[in-house]
Amino acid sequence: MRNAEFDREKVLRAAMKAFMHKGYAKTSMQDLKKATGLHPGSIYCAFENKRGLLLAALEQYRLDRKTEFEQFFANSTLVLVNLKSYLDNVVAECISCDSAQACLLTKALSEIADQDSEIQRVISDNLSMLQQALAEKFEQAKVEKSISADKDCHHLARYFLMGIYGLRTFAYTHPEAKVLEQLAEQLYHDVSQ
Amino acid sequence: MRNAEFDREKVLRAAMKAFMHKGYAKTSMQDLKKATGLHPGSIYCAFENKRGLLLAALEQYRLDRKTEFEQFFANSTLVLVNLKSYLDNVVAECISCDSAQACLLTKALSEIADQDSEIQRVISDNLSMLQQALAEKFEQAKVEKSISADKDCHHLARYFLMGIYGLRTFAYTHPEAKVLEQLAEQLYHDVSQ
DNA sequence: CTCTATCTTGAATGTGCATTCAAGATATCG
DNA sequence: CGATATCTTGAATGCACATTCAAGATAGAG
Repeated sequence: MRNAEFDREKVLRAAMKAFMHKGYAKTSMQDLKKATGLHPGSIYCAFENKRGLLLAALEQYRLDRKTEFEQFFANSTLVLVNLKSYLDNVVAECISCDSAQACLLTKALSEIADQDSEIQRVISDNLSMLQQALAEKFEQAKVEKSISADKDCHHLARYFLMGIYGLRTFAYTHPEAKVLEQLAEQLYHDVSQ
Repeated sequence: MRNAEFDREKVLRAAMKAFMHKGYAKTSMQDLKKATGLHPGSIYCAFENKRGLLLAALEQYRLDRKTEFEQFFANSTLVLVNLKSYLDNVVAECISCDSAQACLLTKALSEIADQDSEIQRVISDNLSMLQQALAEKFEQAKVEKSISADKDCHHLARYFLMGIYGLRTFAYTHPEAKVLEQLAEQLYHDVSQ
């Protein structure tokens, strides 16, 4: 007889931001209330508890990143060129560092995966999907003759993803554009050569 | 008129392990008491507070890793060969994953650096020293004619370190020996070619 | 316009935590 | 062996937090 008033996606994106900024443990319900505009009771009603909110935020993150990823390849340019754009975007995120720009997945992974196997699985699946998507792009690059036919696309995808993880961690200590761009350049070179 | 009874290094290594395992926030004084064998009062007397214990543990970690690093190069083999051994050791650590084997530095970095600029600085300095040490090894490899003279050794060191960060994060989701070894192999190839 | 099912609100609850501190223990010195 | 400075102990303190819940508000049905 009455509908919820809040916009679920907006709430989840606000929660994401809060979790990325302070980490899961240090983000209090107070913080989440401020970030989402939802009172504790509403959060508990909609998401069961703080952990439930994180799980929902992780799922929204996955959807948002999937959309973002696909947009980078939604044109007729060579797939490798788009891949480089995608990588440049990661670097740009690292530089703009509110430090809230860290990847929610890796942040959550290092903080809580050890303690909570369900969250561990959700995050791992999430990252595996990205890896799979990358592998498909490399396959396409093979079809386009951008990379040689004897390459192992799954290996390339893993290496590329490893590079992105490393880039993000590196940016914590050296958020200088020039250095990060140089690293990204070499990473791109090493997967496309 | 009376000396402290505990072994400072042992206590710090126990604290390290605890912090690596659960993260800083989730490691309670209770946990630290269990891990170190020290009662709260003694911890506060020796290290001021929980944060002081982390800082002390970070310093001990730096010393331990420095020693470990130097041992890998304490022979007359070609420096690049030793570098590969060092990398293989990182992989081995990742595989043996108690999941307490994550690097204390990157774990602490992602958890608390944003919130505490002193700890941020300590960790950054710590990682910069490793980067510097790696750069010197690449310089030596140049002297040994293992790599070409026109390489930028600092860039190689940064790229190598980035790879190690990435490898460690990757291992959270894929702790399979074969995959990690393959990634390490390519990383080594890309910095030594 | 009324009634009711549902949503919103935020104060109250209980728990777990970092930190303190005073009493007890003990090594060292004279 | 006694005196004392220092260390050890762990219960007590107070605070911050996640979670609950009952009272208040409001949309929609009739």
